[in-house]
Amino acid sequence: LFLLNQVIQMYGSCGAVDDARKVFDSIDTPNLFSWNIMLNAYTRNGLLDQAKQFFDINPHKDLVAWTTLMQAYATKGYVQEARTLFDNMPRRDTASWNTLIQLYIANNMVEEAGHVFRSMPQRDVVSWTAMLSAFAGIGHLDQAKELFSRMPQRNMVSWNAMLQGFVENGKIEEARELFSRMSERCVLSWNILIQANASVGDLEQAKSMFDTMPMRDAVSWTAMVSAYCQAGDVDSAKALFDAMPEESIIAWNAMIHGYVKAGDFREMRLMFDRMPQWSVISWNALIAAYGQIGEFVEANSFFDQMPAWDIVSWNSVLQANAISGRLLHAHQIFHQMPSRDIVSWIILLSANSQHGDLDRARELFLAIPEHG
RNA sequence: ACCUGUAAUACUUUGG
Repeated sequence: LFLLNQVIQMYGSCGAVDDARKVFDSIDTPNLFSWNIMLNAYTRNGLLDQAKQFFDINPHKDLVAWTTLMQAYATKGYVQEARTLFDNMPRRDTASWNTLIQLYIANNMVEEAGHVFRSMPQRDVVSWTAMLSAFAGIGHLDQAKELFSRMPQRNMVSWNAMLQGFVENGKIEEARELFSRMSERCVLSWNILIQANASVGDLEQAKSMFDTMPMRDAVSWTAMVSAYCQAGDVDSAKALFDAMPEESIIAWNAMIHGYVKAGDFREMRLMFDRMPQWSVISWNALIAAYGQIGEFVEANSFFDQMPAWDIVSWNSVLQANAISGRLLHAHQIFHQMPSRDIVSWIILLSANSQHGDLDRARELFLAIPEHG
């Protein structure tokens, strides 16, 4: 049964939910773990409805199952539903409370998260670290630092979170200093520092860390490839890309963007056509590339060809048309979009003001929703 | 003792 549970978990983590379910169904008497692992297979793959149904037929419904389902709602932005689940849980442990904190953090309600943090019965290293990164994430680095120094215990994740906090607030020196004070480091710590050096254009330092780090994973490789691309050195990027031990779709996407930045659309297209598979990001990059140079026909055509869209795909095709002055079509796209975010509004707004329709621009400005 | 839930890193869109 252990082994079968592991198999379910394996299928679930590679997205093969149906196979996971087949294995689950083949078990005569699934245990608590089987139920929870299967539930997790649904939630990790974003299948909220199936997760909910599966939860409902679960005879155990233990603490872990409740928390797993709650987390699924949290990641999808269903704050109220997640909160209701939390309130209805028969029992709660620190992990459930931490999930509640994370619910608010993930939905831009850091204040509320802080309130939960202060009022929860027990705080562990996860609670502290979650709050630390939340504060860093909204630019409150002082509070993040204070939490880091006040927390009763720190583990590797806490150190990495603090490192990342410095990096995303542009405090590279402080990140380097903290890194040098770490008594032990993991791949992630190194990866964060590669990214830190790349973000200030210090490619030499980034590469030297990449070369000397004790162990590299896929993120190390793609971070370095992407660093070269962002610096415009697409040849070094390609050399590193070709040397990668395993291929990664993220590295492919980075290379596509690298060629676009370098203005080499021919190589970009070769890359795109040669990719073993495409993610939504690959398509988005392509649309944005053609939009940038005013080739809205190409952009529109790729948009129509892609199998699934996210908000960025819509914004990219919107931008492609807006930037070419096709205001009418841009408005059509804007209204067709399944949802709009602040980026969509800004694209349409600036298109209207740049092409002289100031009244329209003012109307749009006034129509922007206050939140979200 | 060993299988499940919560915190940390890489790729795409606008402005800053």
